[in-house]
Amino acid sequence: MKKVRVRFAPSPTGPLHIGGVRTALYNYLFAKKHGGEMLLRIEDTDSARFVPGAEDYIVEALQWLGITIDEGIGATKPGVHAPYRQSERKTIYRQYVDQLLDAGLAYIAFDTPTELEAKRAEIANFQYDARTRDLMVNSLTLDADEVKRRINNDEQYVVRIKIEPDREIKVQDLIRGEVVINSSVIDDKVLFKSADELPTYHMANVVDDYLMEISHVIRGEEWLPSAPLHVMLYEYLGWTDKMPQFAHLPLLLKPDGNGKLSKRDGDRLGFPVFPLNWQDPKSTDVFSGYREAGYFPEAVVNFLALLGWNSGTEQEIFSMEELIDAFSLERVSKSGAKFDFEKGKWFNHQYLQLKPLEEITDLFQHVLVKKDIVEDWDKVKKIVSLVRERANFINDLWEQSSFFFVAPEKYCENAVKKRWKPDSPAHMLALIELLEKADDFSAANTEYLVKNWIEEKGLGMGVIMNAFRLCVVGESKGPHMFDITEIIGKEETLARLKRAINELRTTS
RNA sequence: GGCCCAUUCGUCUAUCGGUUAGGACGCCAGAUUUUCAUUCUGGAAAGAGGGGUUCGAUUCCCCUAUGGGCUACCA
Repeated sequence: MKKVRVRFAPSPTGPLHIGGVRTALYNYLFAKKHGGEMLLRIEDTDSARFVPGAEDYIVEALQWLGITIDEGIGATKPGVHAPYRQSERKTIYRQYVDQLLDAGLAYIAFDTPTELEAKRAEIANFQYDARTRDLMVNSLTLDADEVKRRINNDEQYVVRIKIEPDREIKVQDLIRGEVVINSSVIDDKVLFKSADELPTYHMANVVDDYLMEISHVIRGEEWLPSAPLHVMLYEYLGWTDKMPQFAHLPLLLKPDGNGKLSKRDGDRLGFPVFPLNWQDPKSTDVFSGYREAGYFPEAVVNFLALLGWNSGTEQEIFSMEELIDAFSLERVSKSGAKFDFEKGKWFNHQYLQLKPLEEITDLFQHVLVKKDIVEDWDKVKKIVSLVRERANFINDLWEQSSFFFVAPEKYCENAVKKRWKPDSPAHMLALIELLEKADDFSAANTEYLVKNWIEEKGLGMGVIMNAFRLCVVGESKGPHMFDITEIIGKEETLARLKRAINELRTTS
Protein backbone atom coordinates (compact mmCIF):
# COMPACT_ATOMS: atom_id res chain seq x y z
CA MET A 1 0.00 0.00 0.00
CA LYS A 2 1.03 3.52 -0.80
CA LYS A 3 2.51 5.47 2.08
CA VAL A 4 -0.16 7.52 3.82
CA ARG A 5 0.43 11.22 3.34
CA VAL A 6 -2.26 13.72 4.17
CA ARG A 7 -2.33 17.45 4.13
CA PHE A 8 -4.10 20.21 5.93
CA ALA A 9 -4.36 23.10 3.52
CA PRO A 10 -6.02 26.18 4.98
CA SER A 11 -6.04 29.54 3.34
CA PRO A 12 -4.69 32.38 5.44
CA THR A 13 -7.80 34.53 5.29
CA GLY A 14 -8.29 34.73 9.05
CA PRO A 15 -8.02 32.71 12.19
CA LEU A 16 -8.43 28.97 11.98
CA HIS A 17 -12.06 28.14 12.59
CA ILE A 18 -12.97 25.32 14.96
CA GLY A 19 -14.36 23.35 12.00
CA GLY A 20 -10.99 23.70 10.33
CA VAL A 21 -9.37 22.49 13.51
CA ARG A 22 -11.48 19.37 13.39
CA THR A 23 -10.49 18.77 9.76
CA ALA A 24 -6.85 19.11 10.76
CA LEU A 25 -7.41 16.77 13.68
CA TYR A 26 -9.02 14.06 11.56
CA ASN A 27 -6.20 14.33 9.04
CA TYR A 28 -3.69 14.00 11.85
CA LEU A 29 -5.44 11.04 13.46
CA PHE A 30 -5.73 9.25 10.16
CA ALA A 31 -2.08 9.84 9.28
CA LYS A 32 -0.78 8.70 12.67
CA LYS A 33 -3.08 5.72 12.72
CA HIS A 34 -1.49 4.49 9.52
CA GLY A 35 2.06 5.45 10.32
CA GLY A 36 1.90 8.21 7.75
CA GLU A 37 2.79 11.86 7.51
CA MET A 38 0.83 15.03 7.70
CA LEU A 39 1.85 18.19 5.98
CA LEU A 40 0.69 21.75 6.26
CA ARG A 41 0.35 23.72 3.07
CA ILE A 42 -0.82 27.30 2.88
CA GLU A 43 -3.30 27.98 0.11
CA ASP A 44 -2.79 31.66 -0.47
CA THR A 45 -3.71 31.88 -4.14
CA ASP A 46 -6.16 34.68 -3.49
CA SER A 47 -3.93 37.64 -2.84
CA ALA A 48 -6.93 39.86 -2.23
CA ARG A 49 -8.07 37.89 0.78
CA PHE A 50 -4.69 37.45 2.42
CA VAL A 51 -4.71 38.39 6.11
CA PRO A 52 -1.41 39.06 7.84
CA GLY A 53 -0.84 36.94 10.91
CA ALA A 54 -3.25 34.23 9.87
CA GLU A 55 -0.52 31.77 8.98
CA ASP A 56 1.27 32.16 12.31
CA TYR A 57 -2.06 31.79 14.03
CA ILE A 58 -2.72 28.49 12.28
CA VAL A 59 0.70 27.12 13.20
CA GLU A 60 0.37 28.22 16.81
CA ALA A 61 -3.13 26.81 17.14
CA LEU A 62 -2.13 23.39 15.84
CA GLN A 63 0.86 23.40 18.12
CA TRP A 64 -1.26 24.23 21.15
CA LEU A 65 -3.62 21.38 20.33
CA GLY A 66 -0.84 18.88 19.93
CA ILE A 67 -1.41 18.34 16.24
CA THR A 68 2.13 18.07 15.02
CA ILE A 69 3.10 18.75 11.45
CA ASP A 70 5.63 16.45 9.82
CA GLU A 71 6.30 18.47 6.74
CA GLY A 72 5.71 21.93 5.34
CA ILE A 73 4.82 25.13 7.16
CA GLY A 74 5.47 24.90 10.87
CA ALA A 75 7.28 21.56 10.59
CA THR A 76 10.55 20.93 12.34
CA LYS A 77 12.22 19.54 9.24
CA PRO A 78 12.18 21.46 5.94
CA GLY A 79 10.79 18.80 3.59
CA VAL A 80 11.60 17.90 0.02
CA HIS A 81 8.53 19.40 -1.60
CA ALA A 82 9.19 23.00 -0.60
CA PRO A 83 7.96 25.60 -0.94
CA TYR A 84 4.69 24.96 0.86
CA ARG A 85 3.06 28.31 0.27
CA GLN A 86 1.20 28.30 -3.00
CA SER A 87 2.06 31.91 -3.68
CA GLU A 88 5.69 30.80 -3.80
CA ARG A 89 4.96 28.04 -6.31
CA LYS A 90 3.87 30.22 -9.22
CA THR A 91 6.37 28.84 -11.69
CA ILE A 92 5.40 25.27 -10.90
CA TYR A 93 1.76 25.70 -11.82
CA ARG A 94 2.40 27.52 -15.09
CA GLN A 95 3.84 24.45 -16.82
CA TYR A 96 0.80 22.33 -15.99
CA VAL A 97 -1.54 25.05 -17.16
CA ASP A 98 0.41 25.12 -20.43
CA GLN A 99 0.22 21.35 -20.66
CA LEU A 100 -3.56 21.54 -20.49
CA LEU A 101 -3.63 24.40 -22.98
CA ASP A 102 -1.40 22.54 -25.43
CA ALA A 103 -3.53 19.44 -25.17
CA GLY A 104 -6.66 21.44 -25.92
CA LEU A 105 -8.13 20.56 -22.54
CA ALA A 106 -8.19 24.16 -21.43
CA TYR A 107 -8.54 27.49 -23.16
CA ILE A 108 -7.91 31.16 -22.69
CA ALA A 109 -10.83 33.46 -21.95
CA PHE A 110 -10.85 37.25 -22.05
CA ASP A 111 -14.30 37.96 -20.69
CA THR A 112 -14.04 40.54 -17.94
CA PRO A 113 -15.81 40.14 -14.62
CA THR A 114 -18.27 42.87 -15.61
CA GLU A 115 -19.02 41.16 -18.90
CA LEU A 116 -19.66 37.93 -17.08
CA GLU A 117 -21.91 39.65 -14.63
CA ALA A 118 -23.88 41.11 -17.50
CA LYS A 119 -24.22 37.67 -19.06
CA ARG A 120 -25.52 36.26 -15.79
CA ALA A 121 -28.08 38.99 -15.57
CA GLU A 122 -29.07 38.47 -19.20
CA ILE A 123 -29.30 34.69 -19.32
CA ALA A 124 -31.05 32.80 -16.54
CA ASN A 125 -28.86 30.17 -14.92
CA PHE A 126 -25.94 31.20 -17.06
CA GLN A 127 -22.99 28.91 -16.77
CA TYR A 128 -19.70 29.13 -18.66
CA ASP A 129 -19.68 25.68 -20.23
CA ALA A 130 -19.96 23.66 -23.45
CA ARG A 131 -23.29 25.27 -24.28
CA THR A 132 -22.17 28.85 -23.84
CA ARG A 133 -18.44 29.07 -24.45
CA ASP A 134 -18.92 29.66 -28.17
CA LEU A 135 -20.77 32.85 -27.28
CA MET A 136 -17.90 34.19 -25.24
CA VAL A 137 -14.62 35.92 -25.89
CA ASN A 138 -12.04 33.18 -25.74
CA SER A 139 -9.40 31.29 -27.67
CA LEU A 140 -12.10 29.00 -29.01
CA THR A 141 -13.97 31.83 -30.68
CA LEU A 142 -11.07 34.15 -31.49
CA ASP A 143 -8.42 33.25 -34.02
CA ALA A 144 -4.92 32.49 -32.86
CA ASP A 145 -3.43 35.78 -33.96
CA GLU A 146 -6.06 37.76 -32.14
CA VAL A 147 -5.43 35.80 -28.97
CA LYS A 148 -1.72 36.44 -29.29
CA ARG A 149 -2.31 40.13 -29.97
CA ARG A 150 -4.48 40.53 -26.90
CA ILE A 151 -1.97 38.78 -24.69
CA ASN A 152 0.89 40.84 -26.05
CA ASN A 153 -1.26 43.85 -25.45
CA ASP A 154 -1.29 42.95 -21.77
CA GLU A 155 -4.95 42.20 -21.80
CA GLN A 156 -5.99 40.23 -18.69
CA TYR A 157 -7.25 36.72 -19.23
CA VAL A 158 -8.00 33.51 -17.41
CA VAL A 159 -7.45 29.91 -18.36
CA ARG A 160 -10.56 27.78 -18.13
CA ILE A 161 -10.86 24.03 -18.11
CA LYS A 162 -12.73 22.65 -21.10
CA ILE A 163 -15.24 20.31 -19.53
CA GLU A 164 -16.43 17.64 -21.87
CA PRO A 165 -20.22 17.53 -21.44
CA ASP A 166 -22.49 14.63 -20.66
CA ARG A 167 -20.07 12.32 -18.98
CA GLU A 168 -20.72 10.44 -15.76
CA ILE A 169 -17.98 11.34 -13.35
CA LYS A 170 -17.55 9.08 -10.39
CA VAL A 171 -15.99 10.13 -7.12
CA GLN A 172 -15.18 7.41 -4.64
CA ASP A 173 -15.58 8.88 -1.21
CA LEU A 174 -14.33 7.00 1.82
CA ILE A 175 -17.19 8.31 3.94
CA ARG A 176 -20.03 8.56 1.45
CA GLY A 177 -19.33 5.83 -1.03
CA GLU A 178 -19.67 6.51 -4.73
CA VAL A 179 -20.94 9.90 -5.80
CA VAL A 180 -21.84 10.21 -9.46
CA ILE A 181 -22.28 13.50 -11.22
CA ASN A 182 -22.95 14.46 -14.82
CA SER A 183 -20.19 16.62 -16.23
CA SER A 184 -22.72 18.90 -17.91
CA VAL A 185 -23.53 20.51 -14.58
CA ILE A 186 -19.92 21.48 -14.00
CA ASP A 187 -18.88 24.77 -15.53
CA ASP A 188 -15.61 25.58 -17.23
CA LYS A 189 -13.91 26.57 -14.01
CA VAL A 190 -11.17 29.14 -13.98
CA LEU A 191 -7.85 27.40 -13.44
CA PHE A 192 -5.49 30.31 -13.72
CA LYS A 193 -5.66 34.08 -13.74
CA SER A 194 -3.17 36.23 -15.58
CA ALA A 195 -3.71 39.17 -13.25
CA ASP A 196 -1.59 37.68 -10.48
CA GLU A 197 -0.22 34.72 -12.44
CA LEU A 198 -1.66 32.43 -9.82
CA PRO A 199 -3.84 29.37 -10.26
CA THR A 200 -7.17 29.12 -8.50
CA TYR A 201 -7.79 26.65 -5.72
CA HIS A 202 -8.82 23.79 -7.98
CA MET A 203 -5.69 23.77 -10.10
CA ALA A 204 -3.23 24.50 -7.31
CA ASN A 205 -4.81 21.89 -5.12
CA VAL A 206 -4.60 19.10 -7.66
CA VAL A 207 -1.10 19.95 -8.80
CA ASP A 208 0.22 20.21 -5.25
CA ASP A 209 -1.48 17.09 -4.02
CA TYR A 210 0.05 15.23 -6.92
CA LEU A 211 3.54 16.67 -6.53
CA MET A 212 3.48 16.28 -2.77
CA GLU A 213 2.42 12.65 -3.14
CA ILE A 214 -0.74 13.02 -1.10
CA SER A 215 -2.49 9.69 -0.63
CA HIS A 216 -5.71 10.87 1.03
CA VAL A 217 -7.57 14.13 0.73
CA ILE A 218 -9.61 14.61 3.89
CA ARG A 219 -11.52 17.88 3.78
CA GLY A 220 -14.86 19.49 4.54
CA GLU A 221 -18.07 18.62 2.79
CA GLU A 222 -18.15 22.02 1.12
CA TRP A 223 -15.67 20.54 -1.36
CA LEU A 224 -17.82 17.64 -2.39
CA PRO A 225 -19.51 19.48 -5.27
CA SER A 226 -16.15 20.31 -6.82
CA ALA A 227 -14.65 16.87 -6.30
CA PRO A 228 -15.76 15.71 -9.76
CA LEU A 229 -13.91 18.65 -11.24
CA HIS A 230 -10.81 17.55 -9.40
CA VAL A 231 -11.24 14.00 -10.62
CA MET A 232 -11.47 15.36 -14.14
CA LEU A 233 -8.34 17.44 -13.63
CA TYR A 234 -6.39 14.38 -12.54
CA GLU A 235 -7.57 12.69 -15.70
CA TYR A 236 -6.69 15.65 -17.95
CA LEU A 237 -3.23 15.83 -16.44
CA GLY A 238 -2.72 12.10 -16.88
CA TRP A 239 -2.49 11.39 -13.16
CA THR A 240 -5.52 9.22 -12.63
CA ASP A 241 -3.45 6.36 -11.25
CA LYS A 242 -1.85 8.71 -8.74
CA MET A 243 -5.10 10.29 -7.67
CA PRO A 244 -5.54 10.42 -3.90
CA GLN A 245 -8.54 8.93 -2.19
CA PHE A 246 -11.18 11.37 -1.03
CA ALA A 247 -13.03 11.71 2.25
CA HIS A 248 -15.47 14.57 2.71
CA LEU A 249 -16.22 15.39 6.33
CA PRO A 250 -19.64 16.52 7.56
CA LEU A 251 -19.87 20.15 8.55
CA LEU A 252 -20.08 21.71 11.98
CA LEU A 253 -23.40 23.51 12.31
CA LYS A 254 -24.63 26.40 14.44
CA PRO A 255 -25.96 25.27 17.84
CA ASP A 256 -29.13 27.27 17.29
CA GLY A 257 -31.07 27.78 14.12
CA ASN A 258 -29.67 26.83 10.77
CA GLY A 259 -26.50 27.02 8.82
CA LYS A 260 -22.90 26.16 9.33
CA LEU A 261 -21.03 27.48 12.29
CA SER A 262 -19.58 30.85 11.52
CA LYS A 263 -17.12 33.35 12.85
CA ARG A 264 -19.63 35.54 14.66
CA ASP A 265 -21.66 32.74 16.24
CA GLY A 266 -19.17 32.35 19.03
CA ASP A 267 -19.38 35.70 20.60
CA ARG A 268 -23.05 35.97 19.73
CA LEU A 269 -23.80 32.82 21.75
CA GLY A 270 -21.12 33.25 24.34
CA PHE A 271 -18.55 30.60 23.51
CA PRO A 272 -15.42 30.52 21.38
CA VAL A 273 -15.35 29.21 17.83
CA PHE A 274 -11.61 29.69 17.51
CA PRO A 275 -8.80 27.80 19.19
CA LEU A 276 -6.90 30.94 20.21
CA ASN A 277 -7.86 34.55 20.68
CA TRP A 278 -7.71 36.52 17.49
CA GLN A 279 -7.69 40.20 16.82
CA ASP A 280 -8.71 41.15 13.34
CA PRO A 281 -5.94 43.39 12.02
CA LYS A 282 -8.34 45.61 10.09
CA SER A 283 -11.45 45.93 12.21
CA THR A 284 -9.47 45.28 15.42
CA ASP A 285 -12.41 43.15 16.55
CA VAL A 286 -11.36 40.51 19.05
CA PHE A 287 -12.66 36.97 18.81
CA SER A 288 -12.23 34.72 21.80
CA GLY A 289 -10.40 31.43 21.70
CA TYR A 290 -10.57 28.21 23.64
CA ARG A 291 -7.10 28.60 25.05
CA GLU A 292 -7.81 31.97 26.60
CA ALA A 293 -11.24 30.82 27.75
CA GLY A 294 -9.45 28.33 29.95
CA TYR A 295 -9.84 25.12 28.02
CA PHE A 296 -7.30 22.36 28.09
CA PRO A 297 -6.11 21.46 24.60
CA GLU A 298 -6.79 17.81 25.41
CA ALA A 299 -10.42 18.62 26.16
CA VAL A 300 -10.84 20.57 22.93
CA VAL A 301 -9.30 17.74 20.94
CA ASN A 302 -11.43 15.13 22.68
CA PHE A 303 -14.61 17.14 22.24
CA LEU A 304 -13.93 17.88 18.58
CA ALA A 305 -12.98 14.32 17.79
CA LEU A 306 -16.38 13.13 18.99
CA LEU A 307 -18.25 15.68 16.92
CA GLY A 308 -18.77 13.58 13.83
CA TRP A 309 -16.90 10.47 14.84
CA ASN A 310 -17.28 7.81 17.50
CA SER A 311 -15.38 4.71 18.37
CA GLY A 312 -18.40 2.43 18.41
CA THR A 313 -17.85 1.84 22.11
CA GLU A 314 -19.22 3.80 25.02
CA GLN A 315 -15.89 5.37 25.79
CA GLU A 316 -15.97 9.15 25.64
CA ILE A 317 -12.74 10.27 27.21
CA PHE A 318 -9.85 9.73 24.84
CA SER A 319 -6.26 10.86 24.97
CA MET A 320 -4.66 11.76 21.65
CA GLU A 321 -2.95 8.36 21.61
CA GLU A 322 -6.22 6.58 22.21
CA LEU A 323 -7.87 8.60 19.47
CA ILE A 324 -5.13 7.68 17.03
CA ASP A 325 -5.55 4.07 17.94
CA ALA A 326 -9.34 4.06 17.61
CA PHE A 327 -9.81 6.39 14.66
CA SER A 328 -11.15 5.31 11.32
CA LEU A 329 -12.82 7.19 8.49
CA GLU A 330 -15.48 4.49 8.25
CA ARG A 331 -16.84 5.60 11.59
CA VAL A 332 -17.11 9.25 10.64
CA SER A 333 -20.78 10.18 10.37
CA LYS A 334 -22.31 11.52 7.20
CA SER A 335 -24.50 14.26 8.57
CA GLY A 336 -23.57 17.64 9.97
CA ALA A 337 -23.17 18.05 13.71
CA LYS A 338 -24.58 20.92 15.70
CA PHE A 339 -22.01 22.37 17.96
CA ASP A 340 -22.95 21.62 21.57
CA PHE A 341 -21.10 23.97 23.83
CA GLU A 342 -22.41 22.46 27.08
CA LYS A 343 -20.79 19.19 26.26
CA GLY A 344 -17.55 21.02 25.62
CA LYS A 345 -17.64 22.31 29.19
CA TRP A 346 -18.26 18.83 30.46
CA PHE A 347 -15.17 17.58 28.68
CA ASN A 348 -13.11 20.28 30.30
CA HIS A 349 -14.54 19.34 33.68
CA GLN A 350 -13.45 15.76 33.09
CA TYR A 351 -9.90 16.78 32.26
CA LEU A 352 -9.74 19.10 35.23
CA GLN A 353 -10.44 16.07 37.44
CA LEU A 354 -8.19 13.70 35.52
CA LYS A 355 -5.06 15.78 35.41
CA PRO A 356 -2.45 15.44 38.15
CA LEU A 357 -3.18 17.64 41.15
CA GLU A 358 0.28 19.16 40.85
CA GLU A 359 -0.39 20.37 37.33
CA ILE A 360 -3.68 21.96 38.33
CA THR A 361 -2.00 23.56 41.33
CA ASP A 362 0.67 25.09 39.11
CA LEU A 363 -1.97 26.51 36.81
CA PHE A 364 -3.95 27.89 39.69
CA GLN A 365 -0.84 29.47 41.17
CA HIS A 366 -0.61 31.57 37.99
CA VAL A 367 -4.14 32.79 38.56
CA LEU A 368 -3.26 33.70 42.16
CA VAL A 369 -0.12 35.53 41.11
CA LYS A 370 -2.18 37.68 38.78
CA LYS A 371 -4.31 38.61 41.78
CA ASP A 372 -1.20 39.46 43.76
CA ILE A 373 -1.77 36.57 46.09
CA VAL A 374 1.35 34.82 47.24
CA GLU A 375 0.64 31.57 48.93
CA ASP A 376 2.53 28.47 49.88
CA TRP A 377 2.40 25.87 47.10
CA ASP A 378 1.44 22.99 49.37
CA LYS A 379 -1.35 24.97 50.87
CA VAL A 380 -2.66 25.87 47.42
CA LYS A 381 -2.44 22.23 46.45
CA LYS A 382 -4.54 21.29 49.44
CA ILE A 383 -7.12 23.93 48.57
CA VAL A 384 -7.25 22.79 44.95
CA SER A 385 -7.81 19.22 46.07
CA LEU A 386 -10.80 20.40 48.10
CA VAL A 387 -12.52 22.43 45.41
CA ARG A 388 -11.53 21.15 42.02
CA GLU A 389 -14.37 18.70 41.59
CA ARG A 390 -16.77 21.63 41.63
CA ALA A 391 -14.97 23.46 38.81
CA ASN A 392 -15.06 23.25 35.04
CA PHE A 393 -12.17 25.62 34.45
CA ILE A 394 -9.05 26.72 36.21
CA ASN A 395 -10.64 30.12 36.68
CA ASP A 396 -13.63 28.55 38.43
CA LEU A 397 -11.22 27.47 41.14
CA TRP A 398 -10.97 31.05 42.28
CA GLU A 399 -14.71 31.43 42.62
CA GLN A 400 -14.76 28.23 44.60
CA SER A 401 -11.88 29.07 46.87
CA SER A 402 -11.40 32.82 47.15
CA PHE A 403 -12.45 32.74 50.80
CA PHE A 404 -9.38 30.67 51.61
CA PHE A 405 -7.24 33.61 50.61
CA VAL A 406 -9.29 36.67 51.47
CA ALA A 407 -11.84 37.20 54.20
CA PRO A 408 -15.38 38.00 53.06
CA GLU A 409 -16.01 41.70 52.67
CA LYS A 410 -19.74 41.39 52.54
CA TYR A 411 -22.27 38.77 53.45
CA CYS A 412 -24.61 37.32 50.88
CA GLU A 413 -28.06 38.77 51.49
CA ASN A 414 -30.00 35.60 50.86
CA ALA A 415 -27.71 33.58 53.06
CA VAL A 416 -28.05 36.11 55.86
CA LYS A 417 -31.80 36.02 55.57
CA LYS A 418 -31.81 32.27 55.69
CA ARG A 419 -28.95 31.47 58.07
CA TRP A 420 -28.60 34.35 60.48
CA LYS A 421 -31.16 33.90 63.24
CA PRO A 422 -31.81 36.13 66.27
CA ASP A 423 -29.72 33.94 68.54
CA SER A 424 -26.94 33.45 66.02
CA PRO A 425 -24.75 36.20 67.57
CA ALA A 426 -24.92 34.47 70.92
CA HIS A 427 -24.14 31.12 69.34
CA MET A 428 -21.17 32.51 67.49
CA LEU A 429 -19.88 34.20 70.61
CA ALA A 430 -20.03 30.87 72.39
CA LEU A 431 -18.35 29.20 69.46
CA ILE A 432 -15.52 31.72 69.63
CA GLU A 433 -15.09 30.94 73.29
CA LEU A 434 -14.94 27.26 72.53
CA LEU A 435 -12.47 27.58 69.65
CA GLU A 436 -10.20 29.92 71.55
CA LYS A 437 -9.43 27.08 73.87
CA ALA A 438 -8.50 24.73 71.02
CA ASP A 439 -4.76 24.12 70.76
CA ASP A 440 -5.11 21.71 67.89
CA PHE A 441 -6.91 23.35 65.01
CA SER A 442 -6.88 20.35 62.69
CA ALA A 443 -10.14 19.54 60.97
CA ALA A 444 -10.49 16.34 62.97
CA ASN A 445 -10.07 18.03 66.30
CA THR A 446 -12.20 21.11 65.69
CA GLU A 447 -14.92 18.94 64.27
CA TYR A 448 -14.81 16.80 67.39
CA LEU A 449 -14.92 19.80 69.67
CA VAL A 450 -17.69 21.63 67.90
CA LYS A 451 -19.88 18.60 67.37
CA ASN A 452 -19.58 17.65 71.01
CA TRP A 453 -20.41 21.15 72.09
CA ILE A 454 -23.45 21.28 69.80
CA GLU A 455 -24.64 18.02 71.23
CA GLU A 456 -24.06 18.98 74.83
CA LYS A 457 -25.90 22.24 74.47
CA GLY A 458 -28.61 20.58 72.44
CA LEU A 459 -28.14 23.02 69.59
CA GLY A 460 -29.00 22.05 66.04
CA MET A 461 -26.17 21.07 63.75
CA GLY A 462 -27.59 23.10 60.88
CA VAL A 463 -28.25 26.19 62.96
CA ILE A 464 -24.67 26.43 64.13
CA MET A 465 -22.83 25.25 61.06
CA ASN A 466 -24.75 27.41 58.63
CA ALA A 467 -24.20 30.54 60.66
CA PHE A 468 -20.56 29.57 61.16
CA ARG A 469 -20.17 29.18 57.39
CA LEU A 470 -21.80 32.51 56.74
CA CYS A 471 -19.30 34.19 59.06
CA VAL A 472 -16.23 32.52 57.59
CA VAL A 473 -17.13 32.24 53.92
CA GLY A 474 -19.64 35.06 53.52
CA GLU A 475 -22.12 32.91 51.66
CA SER A 476 -23.56 29.42 51.42
CA LYS A 477 -20.87 27.59 49.57
CA GLY A 478 -17.58 25.80 49.90
CA PRO A 479 -16.19 22.52 51.16
CA HIS A 480 -16.59 21.20 54.67
CA MET A 481 -16.25 23.90 57.31
CA PHE A 482 -13.54 22.23 59.32
CA ASP A 483 -11.39 21.74 56.22
CA ILE A 484 -11.70 25.46 55.68
CA THR A 485 -10.87 26.41 59.24
CA GLU A 486 -7.88 24.09 59.33
CA ILE A 487 -6.42 25.84 56.31
CA ILE A 488 -7.11 29.43 57.26
CA GLY A 489 -6.09 28.73 60.85
CA LYS A 490 -7.30 29.61 64.31
CA GLU A 491 -6.47 33.28 64.32
CA GLU A 492 -8.17 33.99 61.01
CA THR A 493 -11.20 31.89 61.88
CA LEU A 494 -11.75 33.76 65.12
CA ALA A 495 -11.18 37.12 63.50
CA ARG A 496 -13.77 36.34 60.83
CA LEU A 497 -16.27 35.24 63.43
CA LYS A 498 -15.82 38.41 65.47
CA ARG A 499 -16.05 40.63 62.45
CA ALA A 500 -19.18 38.91 61.20
CA ILE A 501 -20.94 39.28 64.53
CA ASN A 502 -20.26 42.98 64.41
CA GLU A 503 -21.20 43.50 60.80
CA LEU A 504 -24.33 41.41 60.90
CA ARG A 505 -25.57 43.01 64.09
CA THR A 506 -25.68 46.40 62.39
CA THR A 507 -27.12 45.23 59.13
CA SER A 508 -29.84 43.05 60.56
C1' G B 1 -33.74 28.09 -9.65
C1' G B 2 -30.02 23.94 -10.76
C1' C B 3 -26.73 20.13 -8.79
C1' C B 4 -24.87 17.34 -4.66
C1' C B 5 -25.04 15.48 0.42
C1' A B 6 -27.78 14.25 4.59
C1' U B 7 -32.25 12.89 8.04
C1' U B 8 -32.63 8.00 15.38
C1' C B 9 -34.32 11.54 22.18
C1' G B 10 -33.48 19.19 22.66
C1' U B 11 -27.90 18.05 21.33
C1' C B 12 -23.67 14.39 20.05
C1' U B 13 -24.48 9.49 18.78
C1' A B 14 -24.95 3.35 19.00
C1' U B 15 -27.78 -0.08 15.99
C1' C B 16 -24.52 -2.72 9.86
C1' G B 17 -33.25 -6.90 8.75
C1' G B 18 -35.55 -9.68 14.25
C1' U B 19 -33.22 -4.97 20.44
C1' U B 20 -37.91 -3.51 26.24
C1' A B 21 -34.11 1.22 20.11
C1' G B 22 -28.36 1.62 24.04
C1' G B 23 -24.91 5.53 25.93
C1' A B 24 -23.34 10.68 26.85
C1' C B 25 -24.45 16.13 27.51
C1' G B 26 -28.43 18.95 29.13
C1' C B 27 -33.16 18.77 31.86
C1' C B 28 -36.40 16.90 36.01
C1' A B 29 -36.94 14.02 40.66
C1' G B 30 -35.01 11.43 44.83
C1' A B 31 -30.87 10.07 48.08
C1' U B 32 -26.42 11.76 50.64
C1' U B 33 -24.77 16.39 53.07
C1' U B 34 -23.27 21.59 58.16
C1' U B 35 -24.14 25.22 52.86
C1' C B 36 -23.30 25.36 47.63
C1' A B 37 -21.45 22.11 44.43
C1' U B 38 -19.92 17.22 43.62
C1' U B 39 -21.41 12.17 43.77
C1' C B 40 -25.07 8.27 43.48
C1' U B 41 -29.95 6.43 41.99
C1' G B 42 -34.17 7.08 39.09
C1' G B 43 -37.14 9.62 35.24
C1' A B 44 -39.03 12.18 30.93
C1' A B 45 -37.15 12.20 25.95
C1' A B 46 -36.08 9.64 19.28
C1' G B 47 -36.41 6.31 14.16
C1' A B 48 -39.61 13.23 9.29
C1' G B 49 -44.02 11.46 6.20
C1' G B 50 -45.77 8.12 2.40
C1' G B 51 -45.09 4.03 -0.64
C1' G B 52 -42.62 -0.47 -1.77
C1' U B 53 -39.02 -5.16 -1.00
C1' U B 54 -39.36 -8.93 2.93
C1' C B 55 -42.13 -13.74 7.19
C1' G B 56 -40.20 -9.25 9.48
C1' A B 57 -37.96 -2.95 8.62
C1' U B 58 -34.85 2.45 12.26
C1' U B 59 -31.83 -0.60 9.02
C1' C B 60 -32.55 -1.92 1.73
C1' C B 61 -35.16 0.86 -2.67
C1' C B 62 -38.36 4.97 -4.51
C1' C B 63 -41.14 9.54 -3.78
C1' U B 64 -42.21 13.79 -0.76
C1' A B 65 -40.75 16.96 3.08
C1' U B 66 -37.03 19.16 5.86
C1' G B 67 -31.94 20.55 6.81
C1' G B 68 -27.16 21.51 4.86
C1' G B 69 -23.50 22.47 1.04
C1' C B 70 -22.09 24.21 -3.77
C1' U B 71 -23.52 27.18 -7.79
C1' A B 72 -17.03 33.58 -8.14
C1' C B 73 -11.01 35.58 -12.04
C1' C B 74 -12.88 32.78 -2.72
C1' A B 75 -10.92 28.92 -0.60
